[in-house]
Amino acid sequence: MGILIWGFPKGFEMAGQKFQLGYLDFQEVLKLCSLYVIIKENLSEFMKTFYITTAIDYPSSKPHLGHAYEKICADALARWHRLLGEQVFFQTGTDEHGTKIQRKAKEAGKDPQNFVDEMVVYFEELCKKLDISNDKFIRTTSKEHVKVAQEIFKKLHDKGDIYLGEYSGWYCADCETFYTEKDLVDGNCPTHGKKADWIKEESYFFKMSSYQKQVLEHLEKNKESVLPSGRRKEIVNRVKQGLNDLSVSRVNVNWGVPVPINPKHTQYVWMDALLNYYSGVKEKDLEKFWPANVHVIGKDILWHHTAIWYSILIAAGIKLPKTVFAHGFINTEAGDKMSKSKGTVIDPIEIASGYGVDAIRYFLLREVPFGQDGNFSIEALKTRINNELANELGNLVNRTIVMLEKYCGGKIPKGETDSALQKQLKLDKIKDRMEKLEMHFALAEIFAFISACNKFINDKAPWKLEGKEREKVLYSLADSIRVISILIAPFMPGTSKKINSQLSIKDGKLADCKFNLLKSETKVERGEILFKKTE
RNA sequence: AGCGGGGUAGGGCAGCCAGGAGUGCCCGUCGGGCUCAUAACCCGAAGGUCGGAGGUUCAAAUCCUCUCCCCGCUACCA
Repeated sequence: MGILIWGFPKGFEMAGQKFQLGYLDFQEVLKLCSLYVIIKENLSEFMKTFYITTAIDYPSSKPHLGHAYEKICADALARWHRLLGEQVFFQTGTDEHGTKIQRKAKEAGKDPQNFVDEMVVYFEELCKKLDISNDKFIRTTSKEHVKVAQEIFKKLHDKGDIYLGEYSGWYCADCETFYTEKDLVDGNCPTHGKKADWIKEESYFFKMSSYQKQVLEHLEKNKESVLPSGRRKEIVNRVKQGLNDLSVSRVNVNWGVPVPINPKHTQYVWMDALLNYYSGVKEKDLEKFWPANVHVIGKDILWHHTAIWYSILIAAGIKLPKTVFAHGFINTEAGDKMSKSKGTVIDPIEIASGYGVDAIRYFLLREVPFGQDGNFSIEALKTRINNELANELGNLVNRTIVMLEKYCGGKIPKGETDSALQKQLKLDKIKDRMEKLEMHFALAEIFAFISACNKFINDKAPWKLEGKEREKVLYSLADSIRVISILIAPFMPGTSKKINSQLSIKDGKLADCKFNLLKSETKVERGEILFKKTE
């Protein structure tokens, strides 16, 4: 019995298996069947999409460490999912409308568009500097976004979910801004010190109150809708207290998306900004990415990303994102909020230039449990660089490469990776941690393996060994470093590349985190030291 | 006031949701080993009444109640 293979005159090769033209014997049919399974599995991985976003930044002033942190976290997740072989779309960007921008531009003597055009450069620069692998940088002033924002506004209006009403509040004519009662200082405008007026103006309202039940239901039913879990409980409690209708347009703000049905109004910034997640993939070939898998946001804007965003989406008949992840804040060494007036604001660009991009990425991802607040200090950063990056990881790579050069002529020897060492890599745990978005733990687990490798060297003392015994130890190490390089790639992409180039290998996928895949005879070349110590 | 987070060795943390000998990590201190390596690496030791008081339990850092400190948030502002 056999199967005739058509269309491959010279036979073909797949996944390392060779098939000749002609009839296949039973063995070969079995091989083909197993290949089919492999292809099918990989295909489903390949078809899997993963859409991740950061919140879009408000470019009223230059980016600080908090902006950097959010992008780094989202980037690591995006890279991890690419490593899994999924189709990833990663979006970040800027939220460029609103009174504050309008005012800042006026102060700078610029028109708002020029002002944001200049400011946005800093944010794009930040992405580059930090090795952020975003597929798109969206700007809410882009035509594409404005179009979608208006479409949704109109859709909700036509449906009857947006109605014309009256908005009232404390208004300062000089600022052309509304203030809440607590913003006022003795009833005066905080910036001008002049008396604020209680005025009423026309405004469109979104019937958010109608969606309370559905929003609540979604939050309660879907355990992963908001993470970490504590945040979900928090938001459930708040939603239970009730949703009010939301003012979604302003007549006194002209720097915004014009309300399509009434150009006297502009859309309220959140009615504009939130829609970026959807508008970003509202073009051909990208629509498959909706709904988003994760919105990575700061804990301060969780309300907007659940109550408001969910209501809008439900009203518009659009699927809800799977997870909104609220990360914490980076505070000062003393645990206080960074503040401009106290001069405690950290410039991420400066830190990255001074200590290295991967060092700052590693520090933030490892030091701060994802979802909680964390403290930043140069001291703590240095400690981690010197100990974990230089001594443990950098030195492991260095001592291994040096031994390969010294004892094996700069080539990977033949051998098999020590089975006891293999067991020290807890790949399932790492995967599990990443799945749960516990990146700090995933990193700890990866570094536990790095430690195991260092211990392995001490225990085996390859400098005392000879011949095959020594080769086996060195092969084990090189092979392990190859795996380590893959695993750290999402967190420290630059370092991973450096290691790979020393081993003369290509970037791997997570599927390559198996042992004994390193080919012997591969040339090994000592490169620059991965992490220099800082005093 | 309400809601939330935190109080664990000299310092910094994890562990708590799904209870099981104070279990772990980093820095620091002390002692030892190694010499391939970025004066790196490995092993060991000292050091804690897990903020306090009750309770549930065979068993509590972990669950419940009360209490004392510290820090945020209170939205329709960006």
